[in-house]
Amino acid sequence: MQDALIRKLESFEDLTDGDRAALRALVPRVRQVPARTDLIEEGHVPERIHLILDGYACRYKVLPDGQRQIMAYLVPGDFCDLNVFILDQMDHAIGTISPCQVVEISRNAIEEVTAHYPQVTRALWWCALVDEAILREWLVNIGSRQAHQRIAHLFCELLLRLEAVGRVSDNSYAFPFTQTDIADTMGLSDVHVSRTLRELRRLQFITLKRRVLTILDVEQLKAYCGFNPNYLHLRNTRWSARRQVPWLSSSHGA
Amino acid sequence: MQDALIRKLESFEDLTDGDRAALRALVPRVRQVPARTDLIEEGHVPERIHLILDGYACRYKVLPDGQRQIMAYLVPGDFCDLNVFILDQMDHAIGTISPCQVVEISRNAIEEVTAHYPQVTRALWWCALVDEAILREWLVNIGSRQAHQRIAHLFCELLLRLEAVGRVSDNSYAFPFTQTDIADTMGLSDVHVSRTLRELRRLQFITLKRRVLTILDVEQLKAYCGFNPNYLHLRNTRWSARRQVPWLSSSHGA
DNA sequence: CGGGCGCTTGACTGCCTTCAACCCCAGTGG
DNA sequence: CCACTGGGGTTGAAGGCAGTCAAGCGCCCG
Repeated sequence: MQDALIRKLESFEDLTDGDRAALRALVPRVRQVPARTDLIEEGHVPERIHLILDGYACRYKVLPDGQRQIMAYLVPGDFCDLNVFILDQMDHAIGTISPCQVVEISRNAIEEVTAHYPQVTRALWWCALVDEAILREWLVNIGSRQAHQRIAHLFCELLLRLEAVGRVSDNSYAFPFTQTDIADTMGLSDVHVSRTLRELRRLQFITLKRRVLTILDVEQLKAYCGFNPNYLHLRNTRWSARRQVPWLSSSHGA
Repeated sequence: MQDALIRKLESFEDLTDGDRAALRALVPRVRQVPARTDLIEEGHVPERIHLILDGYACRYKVLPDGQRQIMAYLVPGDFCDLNVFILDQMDHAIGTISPCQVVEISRNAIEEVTAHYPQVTRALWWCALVDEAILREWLVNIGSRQAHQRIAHLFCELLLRLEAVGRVSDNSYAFPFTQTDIADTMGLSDVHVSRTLRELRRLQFITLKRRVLTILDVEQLKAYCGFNPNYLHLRNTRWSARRQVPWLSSSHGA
């Protein structure tokens, strides 16, 4: 259960037993945080690095007019603020969606590990780069896709990210987000999210009951929203990323 | 002219003469790239790191239906692919907007410098984190603001970023982007961009002639789109970021 | 001088928002 | 046991912001 981070890093590269032991030693005490609670506020200067062990959280900003924009979902194995070492203060807030298990890791502990385990350093850097790649894909999502595809794309992404940390079974995963959360993520109104979900259910793509999301036909849903997993840079999706190159130049065929 | 990178890094922290000399030594040969040319293609594995010395470029993806989404503007002093060290392949492309001076720096050269100049290492890391912060703000921009404010916000951001590398005079800067570029950036149609720009001109916020943008009243434009520069993490904007905290809790006043 | 690209304008359409009412259900307290 | 309450979700009607289509203009450049 606590090995979400290790599982995630191993979806990038192999770790030695020593690497794994070093990562486990990072976790001194686990803090239980209730749902709908800020872990870090905008303008704050965090002293320690926060890591989600279990539960869901999100990055968000609130505009002067009260509008909230969610910019990232944080799932088990995700860091909240690896940037602590450099930046002066948080330019956004982080809040929990569901109850979360969170650990706080001191700068020193991280520096200690990275100094002795280069594989781990690479893997942490990989985390930061994948976070950025996800951000870019979200920009594409909001900027270029319609509401239906936008939400379908989110469901596909969460499926893969949660699979990488062992939180998926039978194409189902916990989905504690409200429709208002989705709306604030996708730049839509909650009313429209409701209608869109109804449509996705009607098309037999998903079921969403009691905060559990089930994707009924993964390949069909991916095709529906044009999902290309290459931006997640997972080992087991690299081949499929290459396989998908042809459809970029599909006009050549036939 | 070639010191865009150094000027930019110094907007984050002071560099010693040694730091500056090491950075200048990084630049072996400058390549001139015409406008509207790909520097790096999606799926490619770049061997060297690309740095923009002069001109404008952008990160973008093209969806299967031909829709292009621009995810970042690269201005003098910006790196294209600091991630070379980690990721397997590019998940997006980078193309020039205007003619560009570009240098390619080998992995070894960067590793050499970062090994000996810790300040430089910090500064490069800062670059990566600011790029990510800009991406988050763009997500807010597309997700939460209307067309007018979106475009105004872009103009404000470019003003500050270009100021940091000495490319602004009298609140004017080079603006080689077409309206179609802006449209693909903002998730709008080019027709609507045209109408929006007309409105921004009518409101006396900007003039845009012969590819030169002039902001007529910076403070008014910032207020119009709710621009908060804290996400750029520039030294000389930190105070103003703190000054702006009050409007987050403006409901307390009066 | 022709051609093409970038830009503009008008008319029409449509995706999505807003407003408002209502339902369902879990938690709470009398 | 049941009334109360509030958050989350659903539905309908009306309207607006922005997209699409199409035509035309101005200008650079071969």
